[in-house]
Amino acid sequence: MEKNNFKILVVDDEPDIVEFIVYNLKREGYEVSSAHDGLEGIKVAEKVKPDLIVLDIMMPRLDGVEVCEHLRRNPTFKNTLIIFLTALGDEQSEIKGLNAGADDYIVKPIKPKILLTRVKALLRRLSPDEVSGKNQIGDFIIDTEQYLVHYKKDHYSLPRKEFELLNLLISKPGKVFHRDEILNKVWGTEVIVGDRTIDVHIRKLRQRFGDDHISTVKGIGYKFEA
Amino acid sequence: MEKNNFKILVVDDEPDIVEFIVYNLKREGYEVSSAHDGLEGIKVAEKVKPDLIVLDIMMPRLDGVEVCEHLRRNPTFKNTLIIFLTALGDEQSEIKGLNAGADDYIVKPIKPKILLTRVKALLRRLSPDEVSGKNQIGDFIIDTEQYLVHYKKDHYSLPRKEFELLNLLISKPGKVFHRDEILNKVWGTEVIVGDRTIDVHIRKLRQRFGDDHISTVKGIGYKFEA
DNA sequence: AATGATCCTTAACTTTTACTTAACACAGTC
DNA sequence: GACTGTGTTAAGTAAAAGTTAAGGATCATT
Repeated sequence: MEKNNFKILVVDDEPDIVEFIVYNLKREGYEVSSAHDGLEGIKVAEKVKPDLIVLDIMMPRLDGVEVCEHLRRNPTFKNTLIIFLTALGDEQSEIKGLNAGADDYIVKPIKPKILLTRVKALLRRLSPDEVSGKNQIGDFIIDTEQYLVHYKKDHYSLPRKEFELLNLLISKPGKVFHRDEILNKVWGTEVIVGDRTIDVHIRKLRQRFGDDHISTVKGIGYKFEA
Repeated sequence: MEKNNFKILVVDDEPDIVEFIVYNLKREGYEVSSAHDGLEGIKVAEKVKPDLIVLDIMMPRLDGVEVCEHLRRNPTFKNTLIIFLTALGDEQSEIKGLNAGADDYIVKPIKPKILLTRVKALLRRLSPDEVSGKNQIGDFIIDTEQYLVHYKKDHYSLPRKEFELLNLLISKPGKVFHRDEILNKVWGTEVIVGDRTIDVHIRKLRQRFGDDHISTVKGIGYKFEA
Protein backbone atom coordinates (compact mmCIF):
# COMPACT_ATOMS: atom_id res chain seq x y z
CA MET A 1 0.00 0.00 0.00
CA GLU A 2 1.54 3.22 -1.14
CA LYS A 3 1.23 6.27 1.00
CA ASN A 4 -0.48 9.38 -0.22
CA ASN A 5 -1.95 12.21 1.75
CA PHE A 6 -5.12 12.89 -0.13
CA LYS A 7 -8.36 13.15 1.80
CA ILE A 8 -11.50 11.79 0.21
CA LEU A 9 -15.08 12.10 1.37
CA VAL A 10 -17.72 9.58 0.30
CA VAL A 11 -21.38 10.59 0.49
CA ASP A 12 -24.16 8.13 -0.25
CA ASP A 13 -27.34 7.10 1.54
CA GLU A 14 -26.83 3.40 0.97
CA PRO A 15 -24.49 2.08 3.67
CA ASP A 16 -23.38 -0.89 1.59
CA ILE A 17 -22.17 1.30 -1.21
CA VAL A 18 -20.40 3.67 1.15
CA GLU A 19 -18.64 0.79 2.79
CA PHE A 20 -17.67 -0.70 -0.53
CA ILE A 21 -16.19 2.54 -1.83
CA VAL A 22 -14.48 3.43 1.42
CA TYR A 23 -12.89 0.01 1.55
CA ASN A 24 -11.48 0.33 -1.94
CA LEU A 25 -10.16 3.83 -1.42
CA LYS A 26 -8.54 3.02 1.90
CA ARG A 27 -6.74 0.10 0.34
CA GLU A 28 -5.03 2.61 -1.94
CA GLY A 29 -3.86 4.62 1.02
CA TYR A 30 -6.27 7.50 0.90
CA GLU A 31 -7.60 9.08 4.05
CA VAL A 32 -11.33 8.48 3.74
CA SER A 33 -14.31 9.88 5.62
CA SER A 34 -17.99 9.35 4.89
CA ALA A 35 -21.48 10.75 5.28
CA HIS A 36 -24.94 9.35 4.62
CA ASP A 37 -26.92 12.25 3.24
CA GLY A 38 -26.42 15.65 1.70
CA LEU A 39 -26.57 17.74 4.84
CA GLU A 40 -24.20 15.52 6.74
CA GLY A 41 -21.98 15.55 3.66
CA ILE A 42 -21.64 19.31 3.77
CA LYS A 43 -20.92 19.27 7.50
CA VAL A 44 -18.22 16.65 7.18
CA ALA A 45 -16.76 18.41 4.14
CA GLU A 46 -16.43 21.64 6.08
CA LYS A 47 -14.74 19.81 8.88
CA VAL A 48 -12.20 17.64 7.10
CA LYS A 49 -11.74 19.75 3.94
CA PRO A 50 -11.30 16.81 1.58
CA ASP A 51 -9.38 17.00 -1.66
CA LEU A 52 -12.01 14.97 -3.45
CA ILE A 53 -15.64 14.10 -2.83
CA VAL A 54 -17.50 11.08 -4.18
CA LEU A 55 -21.10 12.22 -4.18
CA ASP A 56 -24.27 10.28 -4.85
CA ILE A 57 -26.89 12.26 -6.71
CA MET A 58 -30.05 10.63 -5.40
CA MET A 59 -30.15 11.25 -1.66
CA PRO A 60 -32.68 12.29 0.96
CA ARG A 61 -32.57 15.70 2.68
CA LEU A 62 -30.30 17.30 0.06
CA ASP A 63 -29.41 15.71 -3.25
CA GLY A 64 -25.93 15.58 -4.71
CA VAL A 65 -26.42 18.38 -7.18
CA GLU A 66 -27.54 20.72 -4.44
CA VAL A 67 -24.62 19.74 -2.26
CA CYS A 68 -22.28 20.40 -5.13
CA GLU A 69 -23.77 23.81 -5.84
CA HIS A 70 -23.62 24.71 -2.18
CA LEU A 71 -19.98 23.73 -1.88
CA ARG A 72 -18.93 25.49 -5.06
CA ARG A 73 -20.29 28.74 -3.67
CA ASN A 74 -17.76 28.48 -0.86
CA PRO A 75 -14.23 29.50 -1.93
CA THR A 76 -12.78 26.83 0.32
CA PHE A 77 -14.19 24.18 -1.99
CA LYS A 78 -13.59 25.90 -5.27
CA ASN A 79 -10.82 23.52 -6.11
CA THR A 80 -12.20 20.49 -4.39
CA LEU A 81 -12.71 17.71 -6.89
CA ILE A 82 -16.18 16.22 -7.08
CA ILE A 83 -17.20 12.92 -8.65
CA PHE A 84 -20.90 12.12 -8.97
CA LEU A 85 -22.48 8.72 -8.75
CA THR A 86 -25.43 8.38 -11.09
CA ALA A 87 -27.85 5.65 -11.98
CA LEU A 88 -27.19 3.95 -15.28
CA GLY A 89 -28.18 6.00 -18.30
CA ASP A 90 -29.49 8.98 -16.44
CA GLU A 91 -28.19 11.49 -18.91
CA GLN A 92 -30.09 14.39 -17.42
CA SER A 93 -28.50 14.07 -14.00
CA GLU A 94 -25.17 13.76 -15.62
CA ILE A 95 -25.50 17.06 -17.41
CA LYS A 96 -26.97 18.81 -14.41
CA GLY A 97 -24.17 17.47 -12.29
CA LEU A 98 -21.39 18.63 -14.53
CA ASN A 99 -23.04 22.00 -14.89
CA ALA A 100 -23.25 22.26 -11.13
CA GLY A 101 -19.49 22.18 -11.08
CA ALA A 102 -18.62 18.51 -10.79
CA ASP A 103 -15.41 17.21 -12.31
CA ASP A 104 -16.53 13.77 -13.26
CA TYR A 105 -19.23 11.20 -12.76
CA ILE A 106 -19.39 7.45 -12.50
CA VAL A 107 -22.30 5.30 -13.48
CA LYS A 108 -23.56 2.71 -11.05
CA PRO A 109 -22.98 -0.13 -10.58
CA ILE A 110 -19.53 0.90 -9.46
CA LYS A 111 -16.52 -1.05 -10.60
CA PRO A 112 -13.56 -0.58 -8.27
CA LYS A 113 -10.98 -0.29 -11.03
CA ILE A 114 -12.90 2.42 -12.80
CA LEU A 115 -13.45 4.32 -9.60
CA LEU A 116 -9.81 4.16 -8.60
CA THR A 117 -8.37 5.14 -11.95
CA ARG A 118 -10.71 8.11 -12.15
CA VAL A 119 -9.90 9.22 -8.65
CA LYS A 120 -6.25 8.92 -9.48
CA ALA A 121 -6.64 10.81 -12.75
CA LEU A 122 -8.32 13.70 -11.00
CA LEU A 123 -5.95 13.85 -8.09
CA ARG A 124 -2.97 13.87 -10.38
CA ARG A 125 -4.16 17.23 -11.62
CA LEU A 126 -4.08 18.53 -8.09
CA SER A 127 -0.35 18.13 -7.73
CA PRO A 128 1.04 19.56 -10.93
CA ASP A 129 4.47 20.26 -9.50
CA GLU A 130 5.24 16.62 -9.27
CA VAL A 131 7.86 15.93 -11.87
CA SER A 132 8.25 12.23 -11.45
CA GLY A 133 9.22 9.94 -14.23
CA LYS A 134 10.17 11.31 -17.59
CA ASN A 135 9.94 14.80 -18.83
CA GLN A 136 10.40 15.46 -22.52
CA ILE A 137 10.84 18.70 -24.36
CA GLY A 138 12.50 19.24 -27.69
CA ASP A 139 15.74 17.29 -27.79
CA PHE A 140 15.71 16.75 -24.05
CA ILE A 141 14.36 13.93 -21.97
CA ILE A 142 14.74 14.31 -18.25
CA ASP A 143 14.56 11.07 -16.35
CA THR A 144 14.16 11.98 -12.71
CA GLU A 145 14.18 8.39 -11.59
CA GLN A 146 17.58 7.66 -12.97
CA TYR A 147 18.94 11.18 -12.76
CA LEU A 148 19.73 11.09 -16.43
CA VAL A 149 19.39 13.61 -19.19
CA HIS A 150 18.96 12.30 -22.70
CA TYR A 151 19.96 14.81 -25.29
CA LYS A 152 20.10 14.06 -28.99
CA LYS A 153 20.65 10.31 -28.66
CA ASP A 154 23.27 10.73 -25.99
CA HIS A 155 22.73 10.63 -22.32
CA TYR A 156 24.43 12.45 -19.53
CA SER A 157 24.59 11.89 -15.83
CA LEU A 158 24.65 15.40 -14.45
CA PRO A 159 25.75 16.50 -11.01
CA ARG A 160 22.81 16.99 -8.66
CA LYS A 161 22.53 20.74 -8.70
CA GLU A 162 22.93 20.96 -12.42
CA PHE A 163 20.30 18.31 -12.87
CA GLU A 164 17.81 19.93 -10.56
CA LEU A 165 18.35 23.32 -12.09
CA LEU A 166 17.79 22.00 -15.58
CA ASN A 167 14.80 20.01 -14.46
CA LEU A 168 13.25 23.06 -12.86
CA LEU A 169 13.69 25.20 -15.93
CA ILE A 170 12.39 22.49 -18.20
CA SER A 171 9.36 21.83 -16.03
CA LYS A 172 7.84 24.98 -17.48
CA PRO A 173 9.46 25.76 -20.80
CA GLY A 174 9.37 29.43 -21.58
CA LYS A 175 8.60 30.52 -18.08
CA VAL A 176 11.08 32.90 -16.53
CA PHE A 177 12.23 31.64 -13.17
CA HIS A 178 13.27 34.40 -10.83
CA ARG A 179 16.62 33.97 -9.19
CA ASP A 180 14.84 33.80 -5.85
CA GLU A 181 12.57 31.10 -7.09
CA ILE A 182 15.50 29.12 -8.38
CA LEU A 183 17.28 29.45 -5.07
CA ASN A 184 14.21 28.31 -3.18
CA LYS A 185 13.41 25.36 -5.35
CA VAL A 186 16.91 24.08 -6.04
CA TRP A 187 18.86 25.15 -2.99
CA GLY A 188 16.07 25.36 -0.44
CA THR A 189 15.20 28.17 1.89
CA GLU A 190 17.73 27.44 4.59
CA VAL A 191 20.91 27.53 2.62
CA ILE A 192 22.22 30.91 1.64
CA VAL A 193 24.54 30.98 -1.31
CA GLY A 194 26.20 33.78 -3.13
CA ASP A 195 24.86 35.50 -6.21
CA ARG A 196 27.29 33.97 -8.62
CA THR A 197 26.50 30.40 -7.70
CA ILE A 198 23.48 30.19 -9.96
CA ASP A 199 25.45 31.68 -12.82
CA VAL A 200 28.15 29.12 -12.53
CA HIS A 201 25.68 26.26 -12.75
CA ILE A 202 23.88 27.88 -15.63
CA ARG A 203 27.22 28.15 -17.33
CA LYS A 204 27.94 24.48 -16.89
CA LEU A 205 24.62 23.57 -18.45
CA ARG A 206 25.30 25.88 -21.34
CA GLN A 207 28.74 24.41 -21.85
CA ARG A 208 27.22 20.97 -22.01
CA PHE A 209 24.23 21.57 -24.20
CA GLY A 210 25.02 24.80 -26.01
CA ASP A 211 24.01 28.36 -25.39
CA ASP A 212 20.70 28.18 -27.21
CA HIS A 213 18.58 26.46 -24.63
CA ILE A 214 18.80 28.61 -21.58
CA SER A 215 18.37 32.32 -21.94
CA THR A 216 18.93 35.13 -19.50
CA VAL A 217 16.35 37.72 -18.63
CA LYS A 218 18.37 40.44 -17.04
CA GLY A 219 17.19 41.58 -13.68
CA ILE A 220 14.75 38.67 -13.46
CA GLY A 221 16.20 35.25 -14.01
CA TYR A 222 16.51 32.47 -16.54
CA LYS A 223 14.25 30.47 -18.78
CA PHE A 224 14.37 27.40 -20.92
CA GLU A 225 13.65 28.12 -24.57
CA ALA A 226 11.09 25.78 -26.05
CA MET B 1 -22.21 32.42 -29.90
CA GLU B 2 -20.10 33.45 -26.97
CA LYS B 3 -16.46 34.15 -27.49
CA ASN B 4 -13.85 32.16 -25.71
CA ASN B 5 -10.24 31.70 -26.57
CA PHE B 6 -9.85 28.04 -25.87
CA LYS B 7 -8.19 25.92 -28.50
CA ILE B 8 -9.39 22.36 -28.97
CA LEU B 9 -7.88 19.61 -31.07
CA VAL B 10 -9.99 16.71 -32.30
CA VAL B 11 -8.24 13.51 -33.33
CA ASP B 12 -10.15 10.61 -34.87
CA ASP B 13 -9.64 8.46 -37.93
CA GLU B 14 -13.27 8.58 -38.96
CA PRO B 15 -13.84 11.81 -40.91
CA ASP B 16 -17.57 11.86 -40.16
CA ILE B 17 -17.02 11.83 -36.43
CA VAL B 18 -14.34 14.50 -36.63
CA GLU B 19 -16.63 16.69 -38.64
CA PHE B 20 -19.49 16.15 -36.25
CA ILE B 21 -17.46 17.03 -33.18
CA VAL B 22 -15.72 19.96 -34.81
CA TYR B 23 -19.06 21.35 -35.89
CA ASN B 24 -20.47 21.19 -32.39
CA LEU B 25 -17.42 22.69 -30.75
CA LYS B 26 -17.12 25.51 -33.25
CA ARG B 27 -20.73 26.44 -32.63
CA GLU B 28 -19.77 27.12 -29.04
CA GLY B 29 -17.05 29.48 -30.13
CA TYR B 30 -14.02 27.28 -29.59
CA GLU B 31 -11.07 27.44 -31.91
CA VAL B 32 -10.93 23.92 -33.29
CA SER B 33 -8.31 22.04 -35.25
CA SER B 34 -8.28 18.39 -36.22
CA ALA B 35 -6.12 15.43 -37.17
CA HIS B 36 -6.88 11.98 -38.53
CA ASP B 37 -4.44 9.70 -36.80
CA GLY B 38 -2.16 9.63 -33.82
CA LEU B 39 1.01 10.84 -35.46
CA GLU B 40 -0.72 13.71 -37.15
CA GLY B 41 -2.40 14.46 -33.83
CA ILE B 42 0.92 14.90 -32.09
CA LYS B 43 2.23 17.10 -34.85
CA VAL B 44 -0.79 19.35 -34.80
CA ALA B 45 -0.77 19.46 -31.02
CA GLU B 46 2.82 20.65 -31.00
CA LYS B 47 1.96 23.32 -33.50
CA VAL B 48 -1.23 24.79 -32.12
CA LYS B 49 -0.75 23.95 -28.43
CA PRO B 50 -4.40 23.25 -27.71
CA ASP B 51 -5.97 23.63 -24.29
CA LEU B 52 -7.94 20.44 -24.72
CA ILE B 53 -7.69 17.39 -26.95
CA VAL B 54 -10.51 15.05 -27.89
CA LEU B 55 -8.74 11.83 -28.69
CA ASP B 56 -10.05 8.62 -30.18
CA ILE B 57 -8.48 5.50 -28.73
CA MET B 58 -8.70 3.17 -31.69
CA MET B 59 -6.62 4.68 -34.45
CA PRO B 60 -4.08 3.52 -37.04
CA ARG B 61 -0.39 4.45 -36.83
CA LEU B 62 -0.53 5.46 -33.14
CA ASP B 63 -3.46 4.82 -30.88
CA GLY B 64 -4.92 7.32 -28.47
CA VAL B 65 -3.32 5.91 -25.36
CA GLU B 66 0.13 6.14 -26.91
CA VAL B 67 -0.51 9.67 -28.07
CA CYS B 68 -1.59 10.60 -24.58
CA GLU B 69 1.45 9.05 -22.98
CA HIS B 70 3.73 10.78 -25.43
CA LEU B 71 2.19 14.16 -24.83
CA ARG B 72 2.19 13.83 -21.06
CA ARG B 73 5.95 13.37 -21.10
CA ASN B 74 6.31 16.82 -22.56
CA PRO B 75 5.92 19.60 -19.98
CA THR B 76 4.23 21.75 -22.57
CA PHE B 77 1.28 19.39 -22.48
CA LYS B 78 1.37 18.57 -18.81
CA ASN B 79 -1.73 20.63 -18.21
CA THR B 80 -3.39 20.03 -21.51
CA LEU B 81 -6.77 18.42 -20.96
CA ILE B 82 -7.40 15.16 -22.73
CA ILE B 83 -10.75 13.49 -23.33
CA PHE B 84 -10.80 9.99 -24.78
CA LEU B 85 -13.40 8.57 -27.08
CA THR B 86 -14.02 4.89 -26.41
CA ALA B 87 -16.29 2.26 -27.80
CA LEU B 88 -19.22 1.35 -25.61
CA GLY B 89 -18.35 -0.85 -22.67
CA ASP B 90 -14.66 -1.12 -23.37
CA GLU B 91 -13.65 -0.99 -19.74
CA GLN B 92 -10.05 -1.95 -20.41
CA SER B 93 -9.37 0.99 -22.70
CA GLU B 94 -11.01 3.26 -20.25
CA ILE B 95 -8.71 2.26 -17.45
CA LYS B 96 -5.64 2.33 -19.65
CA GLY B 97 -6.65 5.74 -20.90
CA LEU B 98 -7.09 7.27 -17.50
CA ASN B 99 -3.84 5.74 -16.34
CA ALA B 100 -2.09 7.23 -19.32
CA GLY B 101 -3.01 10.63 -18.00
CA ALA B 102 -6.35 11.42 -19.58
CA ASP B 103 -8.77 13.66 -17.74
CA ASP B 104 -11.98 12.15 -18.96
CA TYR B 105 -13.49 9.85 -21.51
CA ILE B 106 -16.70 9.74 -23.46
CA VAL B 107 -18.38 6.61 -24.71
CA LYS B 108 -19.43 6.44 -28.32
CA PRO B 109 -21.94 7.12 -29.76
CA ILE B 110 -21.30 10.74 -28.93
CA LYS B 111 -24.12 12.91 -27.76
CA PRO B 112 -23.40 16.59 -28.34
CA LYS B 113 -24.78 17.74 -25.01
CA ILE B 114 -22.65 15.33 -23.06
CA LEU B 115 -19.57 16.27 -25.03
CA LEU B 116 -20.10 19.97 -24.56
CA THR B 117 -20.88 19.87 -20.86
CA ARG B 118 -17.81 17.76 -20.24
CA VAL B 119 -15.61 20.01 -22.29
CA LYS B 120 -16.96 22.97 -20.39
CA ALA B 121 -16.48 21.28 -17.02
CA LEU B 122 -12.85 20.55 -17.79
CA LEU B 123 -12.04 23.94 -19.23
CA ARG B 124 -13.53 25.66 -16.23
CA ARG B 125 -10.81 24.07 -14.18
CA LEU B 126 -8.19 25.49 -16.51
CA SER B 127 -9.34 29.09 -16.66
CA PRO B 128 -7.86 30.62 -13.51
CA ASP B 129 -4.36 29.57 -14.52
CA GLU B 130 -4.77 30.75 -18.05
CA VAL B 131 -5.86 34.22 -17.09
CA SER B 132 -3.00 34.96 -14.77
CA GLY B 133 0.16 36.05 -16.44
CA LYS B 134 -1.34 37.26 -19.67
CA ASN B 135 -2.77 40.59 -20.56
CA GLN B 136 -4.17 41.17 -24.01
CA ILE B 137 -5.11 44.50 -25.54
CA GLY B 138 -5.45 45.11 -29.24
CA ASP B 139 -2.33 43.94 -31.00
CA PHE B 140 -0.50 43.50 -27.72
CA ILE B 141 -0.20 40.52 -25.47
CA ILE B 142 1.83 41.04 -22.35
CA ASP B 143 3.11 37.77 -20.98
CA THR B 144 4.49 38.44 -17.53
CA GLU B 145 5.34 34.79 -17.01
CA GLN B 146 7.67 34.68 -19.97
CA TYR B 147 8.55 38.36 -19.83
CA LEU B 148 7.59 38.69 -23.45
CA VAL B 149 5.54 41.18 -25.41
CA HIS B 150 3.70 39.79 -28.40
CA TYR B 151 2.93 42.40 -30.97
CA LYS B 152 1.48 41.62 -34.37
CA LYS B 153 2.78 38.06 -34.66
CA ASP B 154 6.23 39.00 -33.43
CA HIS B 155 7.47 38.88 -29.93
CA TYR B 156 9.94 41.04 -28.12
CA SER B 157 11.98 40.60 -25.03
CA LEU B 158 12.13 44.05 -23.47
CA PRO B 159 14.49 45.32 -20.81
CA ARG B 160 12.92 45.30 -17.37
CA LYS B 161 11.95 48.93 -16.94
CA GLU B 162 10.55 49.15 -20.42
CA PHE B 163 8.55 46.00 -19.84
CA GLU B 164 7.16 47.16 -16.54
CA LEU B 165 6.32 50.57 -17.87
CA LEU B 166 4.44 49.14 -20.82
CA ASN B 167 2.73 46.62 -18.61
CA LEU B 168 1.60 49.37 -16.26
CA LEU B 169 0.18 51.55 -19.02
CA ILE B 170 -1.51 48.61 -20.71
CA SER B 171 -3.02 47.39 -17.47
CA LYS B 172 -5.57 50.19 -17.78
CA PRO B 173 -5.84 51.22 -21.39
CA GLY B 174 -6.97 54.79 -21.77
CA LYS B 175 -6.19 55.75 -18.22
CA VAL B 176 -3.74 58.60 -17.80
CA PHE B 177 -0.96 57.65 -15.42
CA HIS B 178 0.59 60.60 -13.59
CA ARG B 179 4.31 60.80 -13.75
CA ASP B 180 4.40 60.38 -9.99
CA GLU B 181 2.31 57.28 -10.20
CA ILE B 182 4.58 55.82 -12.84
CA LEU B 183 7.61 56.56 -10.73
CA ASN B 184 6.06 54.88 -7.72
CA LYS B 185 4.88 51.78 -9.49
CA VAL B 186 7.82 51.16 -11.80
CA TRP B 187 10.73 52.66 -9.93
CA GLY B 188 9.50 52.32 -6.36
CA THR B 189 9.34 54.92 -3.65
CA GLU B 190 12.93 54.76 -2.53
CA VAL B 191 14.72 55.47 -5.73
CA ILE B 192 14.79 59.03 -6.94
CA VAL B 193 15.40 59.56 -10.60
CA GLY B 194 15.47 62.61 -12.77
CA ASP B 195 12.62 63.96 -14.82
CA ARG B 196 13.88 62.84 -18.17
CA THR B 197 14.19 59.21 -17.19
CA ILE B 198 10.56 58.40 -17.83
CA ASP B 199 10.63 60.19 -21.15
CA VAL B 200 13.56 58.18 -22.31
CA HIS B 201 11.81 54.91 -21.57
CA ILE B 202 8.62 56.09 -23.18
CA ARG B 203 10.67 56.96 -26.20
CA LYS B 204 12.16 53.50 -26.41
CA LEU B 205 8.72 51.97 -26.36
CA ARG B 206 7.58 54.35 -29.08
CA GLN B 207 10.60 53.50 -31.18
CA ARG B 208 9.79 49.83 -30.88
CA PHE B 209 6.05 49.83 -31.42
CA GLY B 210 5.36 53.13 -33.16
CA ASP B 211 4.15 56.47 -31.86
CA ASP B 212 0.48 55.61 -32.01
CA HIS B 213 0.12 53.55 -28.86
CA ILE B 214 1.37 55.77 -26.11
CA SER B 215 0.21 59.37 -25.97
CA THR B 216 1.35 62.24 -23.83
CA VAL B 217 -0.99 64.27 -21.68
CA LYS B 218 0.93 67.42 -21.04
CA GLY B 219 1.34 68.39 -17.44
CA ILE B 220 -0.08 65.06 -16.29
CA GLY B 221 1.49 61.94 -17.70
CA TYR B 222 1.02 59.22 -20.29
CA LYS B 223 -1.62 56.79 -21.39
CA PHE B 224 -1.97 53.76 -23.58
CA GLU B 225 -4.37 54.22 -26.48
CA ALA B 226 -6.80 51.35 -26.78
C1' DA C 1 41.23 6.38 7.88
C1' DA C 2 43.55 7.82 3.68
C1' DT C 3 43.07 8.64 -1.12
C1' DG C 4 41.33 10.45 -5.14
C1' DA C 5 37.64 12.07 -7.80
C1' DT C 6 33.86 14.82 -8.31
C1' DC C 7 31.14 18.48 -7.15
C1' DC C 8 29.86 22.92 -5.03
C1' DT C 9 30.80 27.48 -3.74
C1' DT C 10 33.37 31.54 -3.63
C1' DA C 11 35.97 35.57 -4.92
C1' DA C 12 38.07 38.45 -8.16
C1' DC C 13 37.74 40.02 -12.47
C1' DT C 14 35.66 41.01 -17.12
C1' DT C 15 32.01 41.77 -20.08
C1' DT C 16 27.58 43.02 -21.25
C1' DT C 17 23.43 45.28 -20.84
C1' DA C 18 20.41 48.46 -19.03
C1' DC C 19 19.60 52.75 -16.81
C1' DT C 20 20.27 57.49 -15.92
C1' DT C 21 21.87 61.83 -16.82
C1' DA C 22 22.94 66.10 -18.97
C1' DA C 23 22.66 69.11 -22.67
C1' DC C 24 20.02 70.81 -25.99
C1' DA C 25 15.89 71.14 -29.19
C1' DC C 26 11.23 71.81 -29.75
C1' DA C 27 6.31 73.08 -28.88
C1' DG C 28 2.71 75.33 -26.63
C1' DT C 29 1.20 78.98 -23.24
C1' DC C 30 0.84 83.23 -20.99
C1' DG D 1 9.93 86.05 -26.16
C1' DA D 2 10.45 83.99 -21.63
C1' DC D 3 8.55 79.99 -19.34
C1' DT D 4 7.18 75.30 -18.80
C1' DG D 5 6.97 70.71 -19.95
C1' DT D 6 8.32 67.22 -23.05
C1' DG D 7 11.27 65.03 -27.01
C1' DT D 8 15.79 63.50 -28.47
C1' DT D 9 20.44 62.07 -28.39
C1' DA D 10 24.70 60.41 -26.93
C1' DA D 11 27.67 59.56 -23.36
C1' DG D 12 28.62 58.09 -18.72
C1' DT D 13 27.57 55.11 -14.92
C1' DA D 14 25.67 51.51 -12.48
C1' DA D 15 24.06 46.96 -12.12
C1' DA D 16 23.65 42.39 -13.41
C1' DA D 17 25.50 38.46 -15.39
C1' DG D 18 29.58 35.86 -17.49
C1' DT D 19 33.98 33.77 -16.66
C1' DT D 20 37.72 31.59 -14.47
C1' DA D 21 40.40 29.35 -11.19
C1' DA D 22 41.04 27.87 -6.70
C1' DG D 23 39.76 26.00 -2.18
C1' DG D 24 36.83 23.28 0.41
C1' DA D 25 33.22 19.88 0.91
C1' DT D 26 31.50 15.47 -0.16
C1' DC D 27 31.52 10.84 -1.55
C1' DA D 28 33.03 6.35 -2.99
C1' DT D 29 36.90 3.30 -2.94
C1' DT D 30 40.45 1.02 -1.01
